[in-house]
Amino acid sequence: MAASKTTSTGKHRILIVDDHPVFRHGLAQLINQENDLFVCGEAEDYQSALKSVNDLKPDMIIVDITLKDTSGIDLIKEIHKTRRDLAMLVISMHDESLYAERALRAGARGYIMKQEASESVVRAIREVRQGSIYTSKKMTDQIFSRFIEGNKKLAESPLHSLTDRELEVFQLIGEGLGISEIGTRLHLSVKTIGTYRERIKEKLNLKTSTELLRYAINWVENEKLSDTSS
Amino acid sequence: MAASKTTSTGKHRILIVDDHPVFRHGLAQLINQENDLFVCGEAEDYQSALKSVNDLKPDMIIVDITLKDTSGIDLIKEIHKTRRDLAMLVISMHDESLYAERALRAGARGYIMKQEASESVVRAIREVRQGSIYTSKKMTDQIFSRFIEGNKKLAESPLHSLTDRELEVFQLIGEGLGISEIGTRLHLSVKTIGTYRERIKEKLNLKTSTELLRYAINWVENEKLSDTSS
DNA sequence: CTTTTTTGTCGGTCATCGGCTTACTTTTTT
DNA sequence: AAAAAAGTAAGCCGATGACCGACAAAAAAG
Repeated sequence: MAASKTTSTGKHRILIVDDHPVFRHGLAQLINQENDLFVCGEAEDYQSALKSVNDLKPDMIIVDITLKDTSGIDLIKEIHKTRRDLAMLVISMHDESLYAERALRAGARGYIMKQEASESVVRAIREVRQGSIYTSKKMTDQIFSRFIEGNKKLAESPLHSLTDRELEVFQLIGEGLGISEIGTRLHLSVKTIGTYRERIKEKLNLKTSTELLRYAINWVENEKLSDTSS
Repeated sequence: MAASKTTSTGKHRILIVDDHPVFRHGLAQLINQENDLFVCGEAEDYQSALKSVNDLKPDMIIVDITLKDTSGIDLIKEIHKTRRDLAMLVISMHDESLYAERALRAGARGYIMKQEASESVVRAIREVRQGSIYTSKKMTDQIFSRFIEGNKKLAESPLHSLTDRELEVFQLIGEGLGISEIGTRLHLSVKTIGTYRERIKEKLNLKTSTELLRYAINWVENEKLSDTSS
């Protein structure tokens, strides 16, 4: 066995954290069908998840990012503090473009959507199990191109690449201001703001302005405190 | 598994419509475990769902309200036109208060959330099978009290005032789709989407489209939380 | 079983915006 | 001093936004 932690059965022990019982059941079924994987437990909220991690000592944990009480991201962060080696795979119904990066930064090693076929889910589990990072092709490309563009580390927020003005505009966009309002606010031409927006889009690898708006709004809502600019 | 032919086993034939393979698997498993129920087919989008209804002639259909392409509500409406007798149960991850009523009006006979325990799901299936209407206690109470009081102004989220179509558009806006993309998705003219957006803006008391976009994006982010305004 | 209201569906117009490109000053960096 | 990056802005053209009206079908009211 090339596995890290050998259990009595020799199987890879997996803990499922998701607040949808039927989904948990389906996932467990899927996993237990494999002869080297084994679901050692299930949890449906933050607290019981932490407890299960301690009690059951799983080799891997699969977690949904939208739990009942807290965000799965918080759970991942918390677990990552103490168990930096524990492999975590996020399985979510949300569009990855907004959450995958955060999940990875929080400590997860993979992100897959619930829409994916069962086989893909199993493949993701295996990838993560072996220490690889798993994300969809789209996400992978996005992250790579950003990585190549500069000497930025994955751990850094992409916002670090923005210039002062760009960041300023980014924040105002996130506050919901229209482009002309921003122009007025900063005493700049509308065209200038347009240029900044274009550059921001390029730096963050976002295709459309709406995507940028989503990204910005999201950032303003959640990460203002933790995700600093330089 | 078993070939889905006309099983004259006398079991209740159920069609599952959901765009999450793993969830479908779990639900099917759950249903087939019962000795009087039987999953005769699965579908993951509007078109194949309609096709399956015609081909497989199920006795009941369980449908998620958020499919890939269209809203499950539309699907229910469509099926209800031709098969008024077909029992339909909605199983959704969304907050029922916003969707349950719409689903029932559209022709469904039950609404249950994915958060519910497996046993509850089975119970709901049986209820609906026997001709009863199934909703959670909370929903039932809400509907009753509204029925008794006559008026329907009960500290509702302003989103309740949106029509089905409007809500659909609202959600897609919140997912970051552009107005033409929405048009394509719903097979409607761009102008129609524009009209809906205007009406939504009016109902939610929003002045600009950017405000609406912001509102919608934020709402989509916290699907399960209740919102308040005005 | 009509009448009225709501919902769903489009079209037109005009000003603005979005996406893409080019360009010219200041600062920084090298 | 030369080169690179940052700040500023204009032009073009197709797409979008805002506001208008319109009409058939469905639902509610009477």
